[in-house]
Amino acid sequence: MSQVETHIPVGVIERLPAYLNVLLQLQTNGEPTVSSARLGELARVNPAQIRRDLTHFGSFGRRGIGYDVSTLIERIRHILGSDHIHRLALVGAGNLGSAIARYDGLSKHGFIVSAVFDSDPGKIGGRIGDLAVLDMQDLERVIKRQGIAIGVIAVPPEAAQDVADRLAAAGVRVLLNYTPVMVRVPDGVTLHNTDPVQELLHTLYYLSRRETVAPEAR
Amino acid sequence: MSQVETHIPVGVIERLPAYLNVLLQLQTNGEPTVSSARLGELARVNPAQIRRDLTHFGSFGRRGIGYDVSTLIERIRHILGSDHIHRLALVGAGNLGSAIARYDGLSKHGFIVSAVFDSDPGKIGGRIGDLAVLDMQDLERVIKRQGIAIGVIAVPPEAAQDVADRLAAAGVRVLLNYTPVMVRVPDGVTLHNTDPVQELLHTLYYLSRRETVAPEAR
DNA sequence: TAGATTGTTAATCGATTAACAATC
DNA sequence: TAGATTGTTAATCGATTAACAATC
Repeated sequence: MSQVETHIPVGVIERLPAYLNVLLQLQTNGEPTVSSARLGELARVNPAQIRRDLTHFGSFGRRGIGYDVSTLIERIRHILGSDHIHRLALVGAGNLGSAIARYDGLSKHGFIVSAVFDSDPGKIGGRIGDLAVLDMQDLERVIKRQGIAIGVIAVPPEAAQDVADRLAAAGVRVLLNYTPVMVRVPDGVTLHNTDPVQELLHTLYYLSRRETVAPEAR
Repeated sequence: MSQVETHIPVGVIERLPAYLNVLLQLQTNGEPTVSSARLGELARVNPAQIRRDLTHFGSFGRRGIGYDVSTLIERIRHILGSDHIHRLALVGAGNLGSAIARYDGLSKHGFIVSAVFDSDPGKIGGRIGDLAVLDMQDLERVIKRQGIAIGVIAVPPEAAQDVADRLAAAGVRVLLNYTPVMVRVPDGVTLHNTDPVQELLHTLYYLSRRETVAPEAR
């Protein structure tokens, strides 16, 4: 019965943001409740799996009725930790960095780009939106002062490992790496790699094989 | 024995680009061969799994020796289909679109951004790198004429489904969706979603839980 | 030959799904 | 009460890993 477990499968955690995403849409549409069947249809996940996933954290539904949309949103936000604000440090003020800094989807989930760094003197002192681009030299100081726990690496590949090292040393606990480099991080730091090209490559496989139906992404 | 199978697990396909990535680094370093043990260390994958993965496509190694780096690169490229050139259509010439269009990691794997579209009259006719930004109205015509099979959606969320529909109708077979919207695509079209915020959200989970070691991403 | 390392089988492990009693 | 839908068990399915004979 609804006891919170210690170890939760990674797959479960990866699906929660997808559920949240769909739930937020339902909330916008003014739907008060949702069944696992409907939620599964929208998120393209088996309904049984949704129910199973949720039981890892408790029991949030009502038999015969379904799930209260707002309550489930709150619960998932609480589980993920997106029920409070998180400051982000963005390293690299190039095209990608700018795109991330300006992306307004972040604020909806409590993410605030709190500092942007670059090592290019031509960029330092400039602005991205209403943030000043700071000198890489100040990285450790600013991150510690602001208590930033999340770092985004959007620099050229050759600088990636060094940036990762410095972010981790400065106390950042979660790293999002947008370079193709397999950076090493110390224990206790969570690394997530997002290389658009690697994603293109694996998708490419299905291009030459007509029979295969698209395996759906998270 | 080394017979090519019909169905290959998705996980296998997702790991191939990671192997390729490491192999290319090894090649740059001038290493002629690599063992599954070393490859596994670099790609953070169990060596047995690498060998198992590869047997889905044949047997490419030499017992006692390991894998010839160049040969394995060729093989994986052939499997993925990245041994020839692929033209990309990029829809959305905003920050993200610009970042993708200018990303030089694409060409290394044979990807060429062949056309950029936007619906904003202020952007149409402008340039991103050496590409002219085209009017969305010309999307179908240009894609058909150029035989483009891959589309990248980098538009505001509200336009995502419409863009996906039009790309698919124009004959695009692989879609990379950078919006948080769960777009629907017809059978035979492979969809890959990459929402940076969803990735941040799931990574966030590990931020509040000190014990957990980072589960490695592809 | 001895040492290394693959290809492949078999064992393990974990995740997904179907089924259904509980209950709204 | 009848219908709907959850929470949860048990069955299935598939993926990972260990082990080892084959072989370079």
